[in-house]
Amino acid sequence: MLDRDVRTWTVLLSGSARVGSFSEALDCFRRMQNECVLPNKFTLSCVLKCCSGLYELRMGKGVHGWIVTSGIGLDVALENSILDLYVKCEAFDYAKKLFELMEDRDNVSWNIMVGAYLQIGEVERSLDLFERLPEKGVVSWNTIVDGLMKNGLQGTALELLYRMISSGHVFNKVTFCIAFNLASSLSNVELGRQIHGLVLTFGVQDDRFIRNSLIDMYCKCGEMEKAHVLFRKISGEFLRTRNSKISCEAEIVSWSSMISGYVRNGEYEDAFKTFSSMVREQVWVSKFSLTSIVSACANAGILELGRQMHAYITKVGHKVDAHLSSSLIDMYAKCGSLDDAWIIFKQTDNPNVVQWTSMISGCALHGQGREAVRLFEYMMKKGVTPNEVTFIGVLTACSHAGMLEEGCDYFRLMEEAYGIMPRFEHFACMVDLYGRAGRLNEAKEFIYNNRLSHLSAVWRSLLSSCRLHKDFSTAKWVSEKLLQLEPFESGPYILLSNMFAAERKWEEAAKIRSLMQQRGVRKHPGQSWIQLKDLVHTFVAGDRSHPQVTEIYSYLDKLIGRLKEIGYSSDVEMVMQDVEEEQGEVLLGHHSEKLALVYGIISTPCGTPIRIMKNLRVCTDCHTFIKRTSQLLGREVIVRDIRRFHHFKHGRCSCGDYW
DNA sequence: TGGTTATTGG
Repeated sequence: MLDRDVRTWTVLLSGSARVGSFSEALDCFRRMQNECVLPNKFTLSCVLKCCSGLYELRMGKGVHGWIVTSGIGLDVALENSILDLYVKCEAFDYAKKLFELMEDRDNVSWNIMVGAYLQIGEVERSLDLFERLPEKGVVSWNTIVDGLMKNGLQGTALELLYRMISSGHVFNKVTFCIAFNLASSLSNVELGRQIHGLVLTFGVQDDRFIRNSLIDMYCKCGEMEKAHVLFRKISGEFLRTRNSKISCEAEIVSWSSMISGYVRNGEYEDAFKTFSSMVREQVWVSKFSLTSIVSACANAGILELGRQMHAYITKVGHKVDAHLSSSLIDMYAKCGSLDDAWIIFKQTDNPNVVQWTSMISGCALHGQGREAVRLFEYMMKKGVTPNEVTFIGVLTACSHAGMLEEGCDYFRLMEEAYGIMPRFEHFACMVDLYGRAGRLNEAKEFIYNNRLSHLSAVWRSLLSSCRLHKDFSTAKWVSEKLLQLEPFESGPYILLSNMFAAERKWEEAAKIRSLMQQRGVRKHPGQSWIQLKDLVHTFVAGDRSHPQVTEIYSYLDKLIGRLKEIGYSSDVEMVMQDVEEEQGEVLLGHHSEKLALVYGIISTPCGTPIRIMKNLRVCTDCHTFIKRTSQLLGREVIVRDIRRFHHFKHGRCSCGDYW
């Protein structure tokens, strides 16, 4: 078959390119050259497209050079293909030069450059270019709106979208996708609904891209029911068209969107259910879905399921990429197994900023502040630029480890060296840092100096510090502030009334309680849960609903008795904490974490570590109780509360009683 | 030439 002509080759080559087999297409091209068959312009534009798809800059440059010397003649279309290749391969200098040298530039050339400047964050230049565009087509508008959004300029993007409409440009399918994205990144479900209306008016509701963008928009705006209705509507159609590759791809995307939507909205149960249906219906489980589901395991704190998902990733044959590895690191850390997080982290070749941040935050979560800081320093030495999330991790680490000076240094470094403006979360970390270190006045000053006094979260943090350092009067002052700021949160009421009670000011205590009742404020129920085999057992304070209730309580009583023999006594400091509500004296010793702990002890063999999750902070009494139990029974107990991990071993806790 | 799903923190 030596006499294949250029047309035969081109059919072969473009066929491979069309189905995305770029390497095969380029192989074809090489064989064609070996056989000394001269390519035509169409062949060349296909080849260039494949090069940019594979980020094959070197080969692309070679082809460019060959075109120039071969005398085949450059036309605008071919030059645009080269321009696009340079932009996709991030060879912006080449792209700029080529654009300057081009004799004929059409709309496409301009659009590519507008997109190029947006890609490298030179927004002003791209806007300038856009305004100078001789003729603005739909693609130009789409490019600028999309690029502005990706540069975080949602407001400007929206303005341009409105300008596009008012100047009489008609949306195409791509515009709809971009507009839905814009609505979700603005969390503007009303805008989303309006665009949904337009989709129906235009009759493009069956386009797969548009449908998926629509579902995704509702997911990201928190409207899961609406998303689910749309999803159900189309899933039947997917079943009928399973034989088409395009349909399969679209279906995979829509499942991923639903799963990530449930996870994003904290509806883990639904996320797991959707994932199971996806497997049952034999839909290809993509990395996207797995990343989300691993993150669900992380947040729900279900280590065993997380492990199963990790095994599943391997079984399906997915390579653990940057997204998967960072969510796995995060999952193991949040589920209490920092060792496993380290294993994944160490397997990573060149960790990116997210992977570093996951590991740093993981150390912080487990109270290993020094380790977190060491990692952070090492990361910077490696030339990886930290982002705002990394700093949240580092500041939290400093705060939990009582590293005041280091924390202050990093807070300065953030803005001075990296130009990251502190956000609310960073300020909150600082208040926590000062407070935990016992600098309550400095914390207060920090709040006022940075105009944070309207934010209840920073006062809540200060309140915890008052408790930690037993500063009764400041605590009372802060509680009153909180009571004004969030009159419908139960915490401050309970704290205040407890504090009055401790001072034996019964009338005032009762007044606060009745005010709380009048306003209809309800306390968040404290919950603890423990996973044994495949079951998650959940407990609330004084819970009597568990089938083994008698056994649990009788063991608990026995345990309390034995602990008292070695010096344990109920801690009275808990009046200064926002913990579970107690109603009677009997309940005092029956906080949910104690019940979960006892259930763990009686259900597992001696020596097995016990892992407990809790939706509030551990109270001082329970903390002491668990410490003593770990000593008495020689059991390791790992508790994840709402803020961090506590590793109890030999009568001590990893938090050093500083939490 | 442009468009859909994922990770750290909220």
